[in-house]
Amino acid sequence: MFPKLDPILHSELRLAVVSLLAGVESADFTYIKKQTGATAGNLSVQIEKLSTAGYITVEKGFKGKMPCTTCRITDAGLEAFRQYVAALKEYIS
Amino acid sequence: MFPKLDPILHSELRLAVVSLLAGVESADFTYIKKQTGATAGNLSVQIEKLSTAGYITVEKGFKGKMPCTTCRITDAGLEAFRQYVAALKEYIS
DNA sequence: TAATTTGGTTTATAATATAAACTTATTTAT
DNA sequence: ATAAATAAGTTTATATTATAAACCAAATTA
Repeated sequence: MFPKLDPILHSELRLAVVSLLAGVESADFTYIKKQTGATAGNLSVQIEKLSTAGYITVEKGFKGKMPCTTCRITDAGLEAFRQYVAALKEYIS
Repeated sequence: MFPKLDPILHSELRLAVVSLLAGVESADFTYIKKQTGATAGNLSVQIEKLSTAGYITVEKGFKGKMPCTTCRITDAGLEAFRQYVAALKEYIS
């Protein structure tokens, strides 16, 4: 009746990050930070978790001389997000 | 952009309980336990939290000689649920 | 060259979720 | 009548999480 909710996605900040990444080709750390209003520390930890789960890829490079971390959602991440949304609908409808 | 999600409701089991109660006049502990598949301990704790938050009322009585705990959603609980669902939609749409 | 800002990471702490253990009373079996 | 099993929970302990605070290195500005 109430399907299990993926604990990786059932987190306010991680859900926001994945939701954001689902709509764009890629986004860098600073942009995600601004859009979500998260602190850098929290965001760093949650991005690491999403990456470990295989839901996003993280690429460290430079924009000019400044370090720049670029995130992208993976196919697995998109699929997990899709399933999470479907499961959630059982709860809220 | 990403509204804050009510932490009382952003919990798998509490959300299931409130979702269930939103659709019925009342439900007792045992019934909720069966429908959600939760352990009694976990359910007891989460029901207490929902009650403390004013989202549900808890009435202890007897059904025959057996103790029976009956739960009901409050107006505040319904409103919080409604708002939570609205906020969530910003994340998943 | 000193102070500040940028772009993060690591570490510590507080809150949460969850299950395991326990309690009290009832019902069923012997 | 008494022992064992079940019902209906609660309390307590533990493991996981979320979050912020502290930190670091490099670049920019004063």
